[in-house]
Amino acid sequence: MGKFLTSRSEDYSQWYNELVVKAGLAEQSVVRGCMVIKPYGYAIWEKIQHQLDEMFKETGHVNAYFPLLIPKSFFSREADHVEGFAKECAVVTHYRLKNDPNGGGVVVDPAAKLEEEYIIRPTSETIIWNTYKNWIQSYRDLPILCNQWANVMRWEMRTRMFLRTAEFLWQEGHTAHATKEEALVEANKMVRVYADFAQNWMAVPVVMGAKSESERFAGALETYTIEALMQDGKALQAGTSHFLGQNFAKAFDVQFTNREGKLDYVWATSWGVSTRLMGALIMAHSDDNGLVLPPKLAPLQVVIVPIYKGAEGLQKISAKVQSLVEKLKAKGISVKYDDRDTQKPGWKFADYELKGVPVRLAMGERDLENGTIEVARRDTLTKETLSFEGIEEHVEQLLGEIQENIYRKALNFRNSMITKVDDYEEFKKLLETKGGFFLCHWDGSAETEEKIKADTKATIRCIPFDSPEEEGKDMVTGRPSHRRVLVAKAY
RNA sequence: CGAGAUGUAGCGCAGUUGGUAGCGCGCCACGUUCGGGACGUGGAGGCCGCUGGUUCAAGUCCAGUCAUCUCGACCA
Repeated sequence: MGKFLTSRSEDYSQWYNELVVKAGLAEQSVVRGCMVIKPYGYAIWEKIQHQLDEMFKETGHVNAYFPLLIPKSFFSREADHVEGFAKECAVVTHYRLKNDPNGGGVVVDPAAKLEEEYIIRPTSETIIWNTYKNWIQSYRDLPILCNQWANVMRWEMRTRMFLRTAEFLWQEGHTAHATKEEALVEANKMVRVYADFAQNWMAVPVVMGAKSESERFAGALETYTIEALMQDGKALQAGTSHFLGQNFAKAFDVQFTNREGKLDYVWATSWGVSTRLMGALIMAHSDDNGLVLPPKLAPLQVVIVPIYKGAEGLQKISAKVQSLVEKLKAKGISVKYDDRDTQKPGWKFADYELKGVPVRLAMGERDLENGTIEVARRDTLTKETLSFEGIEEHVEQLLGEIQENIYRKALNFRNSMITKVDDYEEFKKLLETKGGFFLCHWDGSAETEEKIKADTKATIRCIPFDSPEEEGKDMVTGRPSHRRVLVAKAY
């Protein structure tokens, strides 16, 4: 089998970049820090979008859209929020261009300077809360459960396709509630929706938990996260859900009359996942032959490749294959019969492997004679020749099996990369030699967290929801701890 | 913004002490091929990042400038 990619073990970053480009997912744009998501990459994103949308609607949410530009003054309202976001933003200062009096091009018209600058949204809390203020007067107006699919921009210093780009696509849910309890339930519910999606659709196992105070979202009282582990042993924060308390309501003066007839500030949550999920999908499953897509999210689940000599040969195969295409489509399976005569079978095999198509069927003259078809699965790279009759049943079942197998494989890997450690020196050593997730005792102080980060670049990814009560000693300070937290180097 | 590196064909790169602009992949045509990225022959494709300087002569030397990448600070 030919290798067209750098090996994962040689240089993980280079392998990742090559894969993204060669699989036709995305490429670097001429615009600094931005990428072009190509049709194949976007098709996967659409599948992700579609499924998440279903799940949001099942949990009572509706979609809306808010402006891209946010008045600068909005960012001064919430002190913590401005601390976290005001810095690396793109700013709109003018509204008109004019022809350059000295040359052929255009220049910014200095006369068109804006009175108040606009910020290109790095996230929409501020504009949304400014709007919600007008929507909410009474407890009868609550809850508000809106989601927005949008692009946002953060002027990141260093970028990586899908994982960190200056502009990225995401969804952001913003909810308003009458009580603290209800908001907490919402924030909890949504992180579980994300975990459900990651595991059952993306086939990526995740650890759910709460962020430590210093890792929290700017302006949040509580941040819940799902943390996935990539094949190079680094963690990836794949989704977050925030309990915002009354911070934004107070900053934007969103008050309502409650059941008792008293004025109160509303309780808020926000939650989001981004095109970073694509990065997670790529880095969780792919091998040296390319992408491996879970069938549930593969834009193309089955490809059929004819192997033939001459036009009559192709015609005979096409006639036979046509019925199979219909049967698979009738089962709701997305299938493509690739009868292009511009590429050879070997080339197509390699290309569909690179693109991660879960099942490949190959039909040649030999199969025509024997009444068989070759079935190859992407996850194991194995193939077998089976009877053509009833093959659609087998394919349908195989897709389910591949979905499960990919998850099981990722889960086994992830579990093998969780290490319980109690000694700081041992932790530092294993972090370098093995990597992955570490379960450690932590005294809960920001100083200890900071020291770990400064010493090793590893951070506390979360305090897992399912971490059992357990007495122990902080591995750095020796002070008492009541449960273990998840520590790792992260993207 | 600190430290380092790189800009030459669509992509990846070579180009020595200055002397006719090169290689691999890809692309186009024709032929043989077609069960794992085929092979042969021919062909197209260049402001050598940009500006200035030295020189008979600059991809090469000098100065400036712009851009990109890697490592920090920042991060879904």
